[in-house]
Amino acid sequence: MTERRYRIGEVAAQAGVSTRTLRYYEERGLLDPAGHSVGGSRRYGEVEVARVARIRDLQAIMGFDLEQICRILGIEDRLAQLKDEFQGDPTESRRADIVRQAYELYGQLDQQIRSKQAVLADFAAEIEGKLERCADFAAEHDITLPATAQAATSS
Amino acid sequence: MTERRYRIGEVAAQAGVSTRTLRYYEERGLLDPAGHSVGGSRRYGEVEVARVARIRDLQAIMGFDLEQICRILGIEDRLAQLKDEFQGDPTESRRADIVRQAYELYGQLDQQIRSKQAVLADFAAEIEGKLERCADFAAEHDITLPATAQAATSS
DNA sequence: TTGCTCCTCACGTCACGTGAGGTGGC
DNA sequence: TTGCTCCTCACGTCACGTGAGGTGGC
Repeated sequence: MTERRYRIGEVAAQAGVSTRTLRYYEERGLLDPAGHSVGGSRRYGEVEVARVARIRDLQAIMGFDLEQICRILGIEDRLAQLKDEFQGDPTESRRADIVRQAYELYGQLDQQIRSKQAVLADFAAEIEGKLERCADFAAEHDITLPATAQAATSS
Repeated sequence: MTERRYRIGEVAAQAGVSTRTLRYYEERGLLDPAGHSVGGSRRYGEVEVARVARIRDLQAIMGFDLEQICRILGIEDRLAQLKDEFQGDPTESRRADIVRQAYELYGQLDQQIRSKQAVLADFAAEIEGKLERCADFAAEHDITLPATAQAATSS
């Protein structure tokens, strides 16, 4: 039972990116195909598909550039390797180092997420205030407003 | 009592952007200085300072490109003009149009903010899960972890 | 008059988009 | 064999960064 392989177009479609983007990630050292066909076209596995999604999250949600993402993935890769099996890294201190690095990384990410959530909440309050003021203005001046998605949410 | 004027460097520092960025916004038609000195250097007022902050919010928080931001600011400008005074726009139907457009805009923004909040919440849960798994692994293998900002938050 | 800030080109960069021209695989 | 997908250049674009060389204002 060999693992299912995907062509670059399939991976791109799943992630909602272009094939050019996946080739660019490869060029920048963020994503290597699991293998190649005889003719030379790229073949990806589930691991790579998940990796693309992770890259997009770190880019779109957190706003990191590809170099920062490369460093983050490096730490996560070493952690995954450590968790999968104890092979490789020999010394106890080396092992502890990797776990500490990953713990610190996730702690930092968590802090940045919290601050993003705070900024978004402020922005949401601002926009909702403006929505209300629009509605007030419309009521005062006898303007009928269209139904918003807002209304659909509360139905 | 004339309004306080700011030089480009002051505005840039307040907004946390470069002077190049402000000149680029001008080039793209997003931000005009309130005036110029005799020698030709740009002078901005409070309105422009606020506008830069708004552009940055729409860029950094919502991820819009400058063309979308230009459209959003256009709607907001017309709405502000309408609210300040009833001068200008003559017909009632025109007035109603502007308010409806703004209401729809804010409704859309609100929806996009909500979906961003949902994605961020998912991502936060994922990262917090990883933090916990790191802590569990460390406990099992007698690895002492450093204090995180996490700890500082709960103190 | 001395600095710091401003000015306008203009080329560089990052993360891709978009053809051009050719080969691969069900 | 016919399409659709893949391949590698290579130039274009967006939102700026970064000097180069020169003028402005407290």
